Amino acid sequence: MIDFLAELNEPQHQAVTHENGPLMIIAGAGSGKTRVLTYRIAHLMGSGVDAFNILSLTFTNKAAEEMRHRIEKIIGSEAKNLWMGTFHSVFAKILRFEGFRLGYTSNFTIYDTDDSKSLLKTIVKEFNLDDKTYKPNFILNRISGAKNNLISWQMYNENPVFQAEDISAQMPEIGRIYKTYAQRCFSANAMDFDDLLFNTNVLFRDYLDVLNKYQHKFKHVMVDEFQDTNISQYLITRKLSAVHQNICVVGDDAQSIYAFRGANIQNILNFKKDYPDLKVVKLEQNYRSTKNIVNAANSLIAKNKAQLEKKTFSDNEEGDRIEVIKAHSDNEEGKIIANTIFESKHQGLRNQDFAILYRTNAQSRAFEEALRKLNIKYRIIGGLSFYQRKEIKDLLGYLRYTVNQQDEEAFKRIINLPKRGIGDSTVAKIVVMASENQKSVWEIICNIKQYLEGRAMNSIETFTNLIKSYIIMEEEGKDAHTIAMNIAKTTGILHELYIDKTVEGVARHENVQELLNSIKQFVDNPENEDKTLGSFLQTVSLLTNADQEEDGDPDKVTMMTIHGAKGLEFKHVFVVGLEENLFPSQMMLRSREDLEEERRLFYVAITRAEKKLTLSYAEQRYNWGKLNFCEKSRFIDEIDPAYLKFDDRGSSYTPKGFDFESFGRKERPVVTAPPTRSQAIANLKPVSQAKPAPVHVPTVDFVPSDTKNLKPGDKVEHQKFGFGEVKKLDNLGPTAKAVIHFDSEGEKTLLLSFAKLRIVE
DNA sequence: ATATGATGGACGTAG
DNA sequence: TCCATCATAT
Repeated sequence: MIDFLAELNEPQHQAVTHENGPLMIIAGAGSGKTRVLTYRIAHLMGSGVDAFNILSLTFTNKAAEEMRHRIEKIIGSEAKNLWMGTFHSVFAKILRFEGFRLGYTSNFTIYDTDDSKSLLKTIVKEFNLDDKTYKPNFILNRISGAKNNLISWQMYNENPVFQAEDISAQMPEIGRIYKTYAQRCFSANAMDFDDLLFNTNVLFRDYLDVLNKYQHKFKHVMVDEFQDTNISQYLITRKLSAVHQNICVVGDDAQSIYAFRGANIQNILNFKKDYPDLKVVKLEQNYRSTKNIVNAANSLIAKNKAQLEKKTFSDNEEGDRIEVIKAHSDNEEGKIIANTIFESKHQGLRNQDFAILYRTNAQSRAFEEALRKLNIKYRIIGGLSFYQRKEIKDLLGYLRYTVNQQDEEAFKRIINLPKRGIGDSTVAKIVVMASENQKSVWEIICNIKQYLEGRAMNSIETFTNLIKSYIIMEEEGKDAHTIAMNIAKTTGILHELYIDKTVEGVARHENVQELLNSIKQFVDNPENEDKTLGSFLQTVSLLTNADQEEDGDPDKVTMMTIHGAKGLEFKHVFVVGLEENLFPSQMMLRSREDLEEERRLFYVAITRAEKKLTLSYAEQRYNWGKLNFCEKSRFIDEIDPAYLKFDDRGSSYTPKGFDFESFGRKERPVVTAPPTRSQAIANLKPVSQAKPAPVHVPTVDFVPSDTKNLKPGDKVEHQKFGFGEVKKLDNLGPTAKAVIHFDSEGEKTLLLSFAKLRIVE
């Protein structure tokens, strides 16, 4: 079984076969890191280490699953017993077992960022502080930063340095907010993302028997993407490996891009100090990219001061030079790149060989539009994920509350959803009652008639009875899917979306169905032993962006932020939006360290490419409806020009394969010099054969028609949206709705009792 | 209690 | 541009 070692180069071989004692693998981009990690685990198991004695921490759950399958192929089904996953998911699992020592039950809730922010908002309101000064985002970052450095609310409030910082930021009350926030989370039996790591540290600090148990369990600890761990994570691994000293960290200081969430590059730079017998292996040969790409990346990263010494090189072919495209506007950048992909498909490349990488999620829009126009399939990783959609969070809110009635964020979300006549004032009264009587909200609403009266009381009883019926199902041991299906039906969530025939309503209904399907899959998956709601929720709340489900068609262009592209590779990569102030991002640039992190981010982007790399920037970009003029990013100039090829197609470029007639319709005006000849030709519209369309002029004295007898096919004029055609009508009567396709605005659903419509002819 | 339209402010990466 | 919040009407 050792024959897989034959394919390895010398340093890879060393890394794989090093069995005992601390090991640091400095793995340059494309150096076969995943293969080394996989083989190393396989090798350890081959030499007699039991799978359940190995802990391997990865950056995404997907990466863990892939690695597990690869090891399974080499070693066999024994690989199922490996402990693998992200820091958050592995230690959430441990806290489910051990958290009772800290006062949590095994089905504690995990608060996501939205829950945390909403809780902070409530606290700011309760303290009567100005919510324009005390922004939840800022406070959360502050608290998160503290937790990642293992600073509890007690320590925070005792330390005058933090107070001073908060006072100079005009927010002296942050310490008090931190305290209340922590206490509220605790009484809600909830942990936020940072608590999962913070509490693991507390657990290992205060319960030596627990620490001891896991120290002996995990004879080997491995950490991937070590450059992106924070202090809290680092200390966990250090404690766990203190007995056996078998810690293996893999990382690349040149790819450290998560300082903003507490990652500490010093972890990797100073690792040697903590482990004097450390063995260091450097993987410097890049098997992924062409010589040109590797050399270009090296010339860029050389500008950074803070780094470990390493020389990455490639023995691959020379490859094309890196193309730099100057586009006129953000939309044109989209067009040019979509068209380049369109044309390259004839050269044997498929959609899945392309990736478009950008600095911020908001930049995806122009590319989506352009790709859609050319019928090129794409997928977007990140952005607003499935689990952040309102309808999904609503149903999940019910699931959460069924599992944990102390979960106040879930309570607030679902108490009046679907609308059951329990308004804000009633909820406020309940919350006051709860704190006055030192009881939980759940205890109050279970006996609501003892505490309050009014017309909402019956609705509240109906609500508690619903929840109680779900709790009973949960206690009877029904699986997650059975309960979720029951909830979706009996609450009326499904029905409400079913009768909503607007475009959005149908999409939401489908989303809820999809959530139910995924719960079904979770329950049916033989690898999941625990099929309870609680188990499902834990899994779901720790999904990473990269864990998004695929719809079965892999042949799609991938679009994502550079952060999301970590660890991935594509034949042809486009790095877009290379404009000063966007990338490097304006607000990042407060110190040299910040600039260096942005530069590493660019380095990561470049090194995703195997064969071809294209960089682009736009001279004009719209931001929140405002036009900005942009300059080329300094990062382009930092690459040795010997590896670059400039292409100033700019606005004179006329891509093939475009339907300009339909493309030009919703296009934004380009504020610039008169169009060039070729552009003017491209923009010419064919002379229409039909009679000229009527012109819509928005007026104040618009006289609407009676729309009682409106029927599909009618042509109408709307005061604001202009001319359109009625597509569909439903719910005749006072709530009658019409789906109308407007010439300039596209499809809209209007409530007929409000819409000001004139029937044309 | 709820539905609608007007207004004003955001500005970023992720578990 | 898009979203959350507020004021107003039902």
